[in-house]
Amino acid sequence: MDATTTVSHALPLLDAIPQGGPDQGGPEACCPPILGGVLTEAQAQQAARVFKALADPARVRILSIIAAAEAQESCVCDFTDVLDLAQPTISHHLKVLKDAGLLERERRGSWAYYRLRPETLSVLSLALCP
Amino acid sequence: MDATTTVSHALPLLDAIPQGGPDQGGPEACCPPILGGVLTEAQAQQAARVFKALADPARVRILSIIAAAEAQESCVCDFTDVLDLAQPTISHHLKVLKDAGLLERERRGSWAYYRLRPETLSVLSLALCP
DNA sequence: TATCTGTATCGACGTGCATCGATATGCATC
DNA sequence: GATGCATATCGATGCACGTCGATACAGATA
Repeated sequence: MDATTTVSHALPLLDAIPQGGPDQGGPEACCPPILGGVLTEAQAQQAARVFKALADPARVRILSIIAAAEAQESCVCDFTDVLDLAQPTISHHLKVLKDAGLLERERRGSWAYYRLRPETLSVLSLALCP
Repeated sequence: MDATTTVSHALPLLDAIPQGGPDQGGPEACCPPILGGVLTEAQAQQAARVFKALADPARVRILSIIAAAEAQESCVCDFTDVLDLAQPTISHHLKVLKDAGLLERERRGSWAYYRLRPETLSVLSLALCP
């Protein structure tokens, strides 16, 4: 909803965290964000928002299911079998993951296919590198 | 509480996630866990437990404060100034982080010093590597 | 247009969690 | 032992969130 910066394709974490200012520059710099300096309240809030999306077993499994799919994508019906949750609940979890920038959605016909967003996962991964 | 395996120094995530079975073996293997296969319910629960510990702005800031400290450790009083939360609340957050395996505690006199546990952070970081 | 299927939204319910004041514990000093 | 300080635990409160049934929406087919 809020376009704080000009970049950030619905990737709040990217501008939430000081992950590579002009003083960084290294292409393979491994340890930018959370452990790279005291975060402000706002930065911590946006980082926590992404982690909150991961803070549910169903959502973690959803990510693993997509990653394990050979086409790197899954439709909603693929989750209902494994997760034994009601369809509205799964749809809710998918929305949470999408809003956090962890998933992207593509409609093909009546089906909705979800894919991982590797950029967000990379940022998160780097954010925790000690 | 539950000693599921014989290893795991209070690091639930380590045995929560299939992060390097005998078929892995690479010393710099980058992408083992969450995105390396469909997680079971139990694995997802333990992974989500660690992410839940990170799903609060105050706790994220606590980690960043410790990481930014020159001695790589901070006592409780260091947080009370920055976070403007009551002391019991901060103590609660520290307990959550410690129980998740993200922090370790050492008492020196009347003070309690908290340090990061890089092992857990590494496992988490690798767990998200796409 | 009517109908069917897959997916998303709505509204409500119950649980979990962040927060804080009051209080307890641990440690040092007197 | 008594006092003082730093930290941890307890109990209560208010809000956020996971869950699901009912329902709405979107796309395909006839």
